[in-house]
Amino acid sequence: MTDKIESFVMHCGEMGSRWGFNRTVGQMYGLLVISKEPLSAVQISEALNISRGNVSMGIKELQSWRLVQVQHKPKDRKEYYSPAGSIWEMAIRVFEERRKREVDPTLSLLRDNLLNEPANEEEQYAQVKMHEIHELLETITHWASELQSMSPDKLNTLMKLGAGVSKVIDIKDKLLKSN
Amino acid sequence: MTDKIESFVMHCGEMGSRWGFNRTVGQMYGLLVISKEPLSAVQISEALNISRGNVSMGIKELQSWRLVQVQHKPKDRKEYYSPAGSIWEMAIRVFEERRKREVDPTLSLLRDNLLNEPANEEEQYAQVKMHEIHELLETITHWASELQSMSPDKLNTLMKLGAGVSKVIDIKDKLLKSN
DNA sequence: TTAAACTTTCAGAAAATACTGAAACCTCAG
DNA sequence: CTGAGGTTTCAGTATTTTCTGAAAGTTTAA
Repeated sequence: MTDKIESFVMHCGEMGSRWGFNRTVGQMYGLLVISKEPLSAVQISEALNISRGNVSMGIKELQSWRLVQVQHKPKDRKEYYSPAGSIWEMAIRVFEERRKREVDPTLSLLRDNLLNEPANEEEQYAQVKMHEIHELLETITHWASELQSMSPDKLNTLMKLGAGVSKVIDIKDKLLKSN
Repeated sequence: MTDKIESFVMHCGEMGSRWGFNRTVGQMYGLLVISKEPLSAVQISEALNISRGNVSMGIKELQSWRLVQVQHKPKDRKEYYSPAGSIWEMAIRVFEERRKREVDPTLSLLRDNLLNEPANEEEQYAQVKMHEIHELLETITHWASELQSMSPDKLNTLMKLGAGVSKVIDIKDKLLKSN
C-alpha cells in the first residue's frame, strides 16, 4: 500500500465510527473502495494487520449495510470482496441504512406514545413536543424516500439547481394561480 | 417523571450514540426538550441518576452542538438549561454539525490527496475513486447548505412537493426551450 | 476580603466495545 | 466418506469510552 492509499484507508478508519460502524470496518470499506481488484479475506487481514476473524465480522457488518459484494474466481474456493454498486449507490445506501437505524425506531416510539392521552399537564406539554418531532421526522423521511426514488440523473439536476428550486416553485405557483 | 416521559428520555439515550453523542448526553437532551421549564444541573443529575460532573460535561457537549441555552432566574445563582431553538432548528443544527464532523474532514483529506500526481497504476485507480467521492460529497454539501439558507417555510413546501419537484423542473425546462 | 453557592476539571474506576485466535463449522474434489 | 481449504463463531482479553467524585476554579453578596 502506498502512502497516499494508506492515508485514505486510515482516514476511513478514523471516520468509521462517525459514519455508523467501527474503525476496522471503516478501514475495510475504504480499502475495498480504492482497490481495483476484489480482495480475499486474507488479503484484507494482511493489508490492515487485523485477525482473520475480525475480517469475517467486518464483512458481515458491511453486508448488513449492503455495501459489499462477494465474488468468486474460477479454480479458487476463496471468496473475494468488492464494494457493491457505484459511489452514488454507496451514498444512497448509507443514507438509507442510517435512516433505518437512527430515525425509524424513534418514529415508532413516538407513534406509540402519541396514542395515549396525556395524564397531566407535564405529559400534555411532552406530547405537544413529541408531536412536533414526529411530524418533522415524518416529513423528512417521506421526502428522503421520494428523492431516492428519483433517477440519479434527475437528482443531480435538482441538486445542481440548489436554492434555485425555490424560484422554480414560485414560477409554478404563479402558473397555477393564473389558470 | 411519568412512564411516558421516561420512555422518551431513555429512548433518546439509546439513540444518542447513533445521533453522534453518547447515552447520557442523549438522555439529557431528551429531558430538556420535553420539559416545559428550564432545568438546573442538579435537577438533571437527579432526574437521570448521574453525577453532577457528568452533567457538566454533557452540557458542554450539547453546547458544542449549539443545542442548549443557558438561562438565569432572578435571585438565583444557578444556571438553568433549555433546548436552543425550535424543533426545526434543532434538526438543522444536528445536520450541520454532523456534516462538519463526518464530511468536512474527508473532503479536506481528499482535496489534499488529489493534489499529487498518482505514482503508479494502483494510485491511478485510487485517485479516480477519490475524485468520484470528492465530487459527490461536494455536490451534496453544497446542496445542503443551499437548502439550509432557504426559509423553513419554503423548505417545507419543497419537501411536501416530494418527487413532484422533478415535474416542476421539467416544466421549467420546457418554458426555457420555448423562449 | 471572605466565604457561600455554584461550575468545571480530571485522575482513576467502571462499563462498553472491539479484537484475537483457536475451535467448530461448512463444502467440495478425489 | 474424508480431509484440505476455506469461513464463522465466540469466550476471553485488550482497548476505548464514559462516569464518578473530590479538588480546583469562579462569581458575587455582604
